Amino acid sequence: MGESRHWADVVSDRVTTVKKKHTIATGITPSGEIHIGNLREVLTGDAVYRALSDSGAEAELIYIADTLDPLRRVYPFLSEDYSEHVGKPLSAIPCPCGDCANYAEHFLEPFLESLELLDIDPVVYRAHELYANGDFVPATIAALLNRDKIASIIENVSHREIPADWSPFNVICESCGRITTTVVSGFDEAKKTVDYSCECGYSGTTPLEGHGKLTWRVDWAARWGVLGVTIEPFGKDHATKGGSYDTGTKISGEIYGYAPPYPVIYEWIHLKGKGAMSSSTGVTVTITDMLRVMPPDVLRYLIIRTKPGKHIDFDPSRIIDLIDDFDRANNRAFELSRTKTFLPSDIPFTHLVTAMQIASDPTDIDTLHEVLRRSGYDGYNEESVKRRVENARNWLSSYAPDSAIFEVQRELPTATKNLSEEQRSGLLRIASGISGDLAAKDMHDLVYAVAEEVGVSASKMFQAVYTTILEKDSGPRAGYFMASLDRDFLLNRLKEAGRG
RNA sequence: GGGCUCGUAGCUCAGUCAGGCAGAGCGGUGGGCUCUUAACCCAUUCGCCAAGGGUUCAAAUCCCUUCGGGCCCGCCA
Repeated sequence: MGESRHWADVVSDRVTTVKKKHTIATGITPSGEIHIGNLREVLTGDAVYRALSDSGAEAELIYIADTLDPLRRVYPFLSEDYSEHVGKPLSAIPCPCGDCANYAEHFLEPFLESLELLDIDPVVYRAHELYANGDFVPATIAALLNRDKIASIIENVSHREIPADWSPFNVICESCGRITTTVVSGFDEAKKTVDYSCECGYSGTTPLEGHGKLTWRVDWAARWGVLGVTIEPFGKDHATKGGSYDTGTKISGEIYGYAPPYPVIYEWIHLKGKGAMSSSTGVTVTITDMLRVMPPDVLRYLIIRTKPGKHIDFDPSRIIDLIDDFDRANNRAFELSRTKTFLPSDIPFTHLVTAMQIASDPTDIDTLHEVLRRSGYDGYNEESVKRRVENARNWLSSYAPDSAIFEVQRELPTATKNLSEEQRSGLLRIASGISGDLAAKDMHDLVYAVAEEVGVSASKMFQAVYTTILEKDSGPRAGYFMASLDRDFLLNRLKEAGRG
């Protein structure tokens, strides 16, 4: 058995045996908020990109925003006004917030910002710009000339029926602005124009350039040749037999004389207990949400550590474990996950989550420092802690399970009324046993010792401590926990509860 | 109906392409002063590799069949 290699390196090995220069293409339709399921596409590409670069190959990562795709319907997050825009290209629809250049940009901008944080730096293309520049004109003419051949490829490979008036080119109606309601009736190769009519009643002749796009299956194949794509990650929906990769392969080979890119097929990300993420079902966790609760490196790690072919079951309540896992990791996935801004953490995230909740004033970093100092952490990286405190706070307020949440009670919890005589006297003994510089571990041992002295089980004694301070039956490891509390507060509270 | 993918320790998964002694992390367990109670350190347990068959000197790995999970084939990644 050889060393286990990371999947991205395996892909890199494979493709570099053929050639050393590669363009990895990724792309997403910005029709709604871009979630971490979408992110897998780009991150998969980025992992391959880094693997290639590390191997000394020449690699380029590109990202194409499908801005010419039509708005399919009025999504739940849109106002009813958008019904008039259904069928128009995303780049030609007003922005929902009114501040962005158009609808597509509204979702694209935050996504591109996230990419920067994630240290992913692709060459970004927007489909409507590529088409407006005329980059796709030759490919469009070739497609129109080979209309029948393409139609039969699609029919044979995908077994779907192609309507008699089908055209590989979708025109944007100059009157109503829709791309889904037009029918091409002819074209002029020399003038580079098409004739069309629209359901809205309009008909006319328009230049190819900037007035439409190739249909998806043809567009994809054309894109490979136009942009020189050699590697492309795509979702399993396109990978199915007779799907768009199959037709694309045939179209690219027979019409454009270009070999299809090496495919990297990836699976969906599921949200624990809720199924696959999808903007249309509303089951989503956005990239922005994730970057609030974890460092970008960890978000990369979540996706990169798993082979593309396996679905990822993502459970936000266990992000705490994910982060600890990342901090302990020392493998290739970890290497591929680090960003420029990576900072190692000197304090386990789990402990930070505990310490934060102990700190009397979570908004004041000094109180946290005091807690950390009392629990034996000194000389850590300030910046790293600062960032993670932010993550921990957000995680606690959005995703943390109840078992991870506690609050040091300002007043004596009423539940202490139910403590037994033995528990009470135990609490008093603990209070008097705590003196001077008693170490955390000794405080912990003290609980056991006292339990024995007063004749209750250790379990009962611990519960008494937690009830007294947290009004819960369990909590962070008791001695260490008590040691990190303000000493006067602790002693007063123990005595108070002990006296009953 | 067609196709894909996964099934390996309690959990999350490497390892399967290129057959060569079954692995890691977490958890659990034990210890770290007489000690079940979320943070530290040390040690350690754990497997009919989903099932059956085949090929082979040799199979988690290749081939066939079965079972089970998750999907894709309506331009959702």
